[in-house]
Amino acid sequence: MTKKESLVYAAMELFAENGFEKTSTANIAKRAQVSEALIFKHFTNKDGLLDAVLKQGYADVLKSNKNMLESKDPLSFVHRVIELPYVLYLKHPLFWKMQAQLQTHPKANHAQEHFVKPVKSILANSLRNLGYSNPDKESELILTVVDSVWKKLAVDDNFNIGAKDLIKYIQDKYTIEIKQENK
Amino acid sequence: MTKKESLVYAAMELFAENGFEKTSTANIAKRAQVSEALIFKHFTNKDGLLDAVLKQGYADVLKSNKNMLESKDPLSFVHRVIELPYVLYLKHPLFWKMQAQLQTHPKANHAQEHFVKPVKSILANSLRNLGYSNPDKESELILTVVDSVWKKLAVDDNFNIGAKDLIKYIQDKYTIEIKQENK
Amino acid sequence: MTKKESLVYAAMELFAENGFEKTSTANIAKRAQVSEALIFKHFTNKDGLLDAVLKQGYADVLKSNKNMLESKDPLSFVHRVIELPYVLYLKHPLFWKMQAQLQTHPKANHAQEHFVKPVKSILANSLRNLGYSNPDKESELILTVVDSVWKKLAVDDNFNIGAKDLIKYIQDKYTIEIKQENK
Amino acid sequence: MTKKESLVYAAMELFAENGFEKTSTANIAKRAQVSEALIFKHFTNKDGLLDAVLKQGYADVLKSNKNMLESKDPLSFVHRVIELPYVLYLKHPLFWKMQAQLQTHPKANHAQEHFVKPVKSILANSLRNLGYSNPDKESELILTVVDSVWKKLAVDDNFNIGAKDLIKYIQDKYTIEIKQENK
DNA sequence: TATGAATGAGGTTTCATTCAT
DNA sequence: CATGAATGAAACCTCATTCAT
Repeated sequence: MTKKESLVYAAMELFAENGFEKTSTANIAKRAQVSEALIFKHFTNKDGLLDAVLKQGYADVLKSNKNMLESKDPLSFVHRVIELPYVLYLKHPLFWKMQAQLQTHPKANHAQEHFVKPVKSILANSLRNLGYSNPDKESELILTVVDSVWKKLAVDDNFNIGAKDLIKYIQDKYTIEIKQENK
Repeated sequence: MTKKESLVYAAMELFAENGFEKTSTANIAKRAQVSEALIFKHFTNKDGLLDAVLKQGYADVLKSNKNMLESKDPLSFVHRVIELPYVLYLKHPLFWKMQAQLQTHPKANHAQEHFVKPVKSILANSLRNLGYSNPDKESELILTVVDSVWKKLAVDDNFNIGAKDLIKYIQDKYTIEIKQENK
Repeated sequence: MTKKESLVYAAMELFAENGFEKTSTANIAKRAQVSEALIFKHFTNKDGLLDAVLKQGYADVLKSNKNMLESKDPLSFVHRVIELPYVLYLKHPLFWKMQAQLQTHPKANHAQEHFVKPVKSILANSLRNLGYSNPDKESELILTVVDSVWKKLAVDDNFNIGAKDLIKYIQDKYTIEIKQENK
Repeated sequence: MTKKESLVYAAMELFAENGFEKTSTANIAKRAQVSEALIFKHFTNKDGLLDAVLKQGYADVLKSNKNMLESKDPLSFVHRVIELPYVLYLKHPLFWKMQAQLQTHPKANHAQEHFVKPVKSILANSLRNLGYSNPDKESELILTVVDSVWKKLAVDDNFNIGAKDLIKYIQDKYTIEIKQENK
């Protein structure tokens, strides 16, 4: 790992633990075992480092989750969407913890842009095919749940314990509901 | 309004706008039109001010929402819970924006404690009475949605537009679902 | 002397000795026997301190040199102008040394504005009355000399030795020249 | 142009624009389109680069102005001296702008040494031959004007406009004065 | 109660310089 | 000869907090 990468991952860890504001560049450099000045050589300023951390984080997440939403039938697509936050979180907990910390930072709230928005219309279509009379609202409801789940996972370690069961419960609920819609 | 109160509400505004870390005591004093030193006379330190702000916020919220969850039948209790975040947010948006900002601050995440936890078992009981086979999980699901809704309201102004409709949609969904459970 | 004033004069000394860029705020605070942070409380930033130093300097100079250019006849006005840099420098050497150091700083080159420009047209008029055929150019020449003299005084200690004689020589030269013009 | 030369001229430009202290080695390297490290290979340190810049500058100036003060009769020598700063400045404005910026830098103030001092005694002699009763002081006066002119040219673009006329005026003044001295 | 003056500790950033390649 | 990577020291500035009045 190059020193530049060390800095990115050290920053990701610390931003995840303590948030952006409470993490000093001195601390990041220390954790990366690198001089503080190197941060500014590579990333211009602290915000530039944040950009790099976010970019790296998204790249990592996307790399390991290509095609994860592909599925033949609409029902299994709905299932995929419901388990999405759980699956993503387990693979890159650090990145999502950081995202939760950065929730209000102007630069950071692109999780919505990257993961939620693109899914919204596809999900609505699937739900329409599955017979839902108000697929847009139903889609919005599901995504609200999804959005809540990864944030709770990131913030509350207790939530993790029952999270898998909850996901399963929601998936099953939709399986049943959909059967009834189609009757 | 006393100077002490001015400080509390000035702090609430600024914490809501910019978060705790990015708000300086100098700024709070300026907005309250009061000397910076007064913060420390009244609240010992910045954290003490935060305590006071939270206390005041909860007091305000509770004062205007007494008995808001009381209801005769289980179904209308479920409806009350679902609309809870919307109703609370509209009355005290500043406080909930601040809560969203403070999400990771150790002192602040008592919204759960104060509003969600006490509801959980009652909600589960209501759902049991309404014929749900897994009332605990269903309760958890509803509260997950509820938790997401107020945070989205606080953070995303676009969400506010359709929020009322979404709430209505969810309430209706449970009305129908419950009828079917009881058939 | 208040701490604020201490800072202004400490800064004036150090700017005079080493220039603006080579003087650190830490150093100024040390010389003023005051905390570095106080600079920023009182003057916002280093440039603000420079503003204050210049303002103070001009105030001091003007205070002790009111009406110094008043004179009944044109010839003695010319004499006053010629000796102006010498007289001013002797009273506030520090300020003029600082001005010499700041020559290229955008904020600082107001010596021209404050002392030279206002004199130019009056001097030209006096010279016209004294029979000069090209009073504007002659005025410009005299002011060029004047401008050079204070800068040399400020920068070169050797120049100080003969400066008084040089001033006298120039004054006498104009006395003679003017007699001839008027013949 | 070799990379070394690129560095020298890039530095001269930037020192002229912003002064020595406000010019960073990083900036110089960028303008020269060369690596920063090369500065230290070639010139040991930033001061070494300044030395090289000065040396180069003087060499350039001297090269294009050999024998410029040679003249058969004393009067035209006086004329040459008076126009010296104007002539020199027009050929190498960058170098003289830099000299003005460096006025207080210990290394830089050798313009006096190189150009003014050697002229002083010759000028005094010429003036003696021309009948001046106090040739040393008159020489000093002329050199004071000369010293002022190049600095004003370097610092104030407005001065440039009328500079040529002013020079002419001064030359003519001495022509007339000298005639009268010799009557 | 209320304030203006003051500060120590720490934050981000800049800079000249070194070194391995 | 030339560079990219790296750094220690120091620069300017911010901040929560203290204290005398």
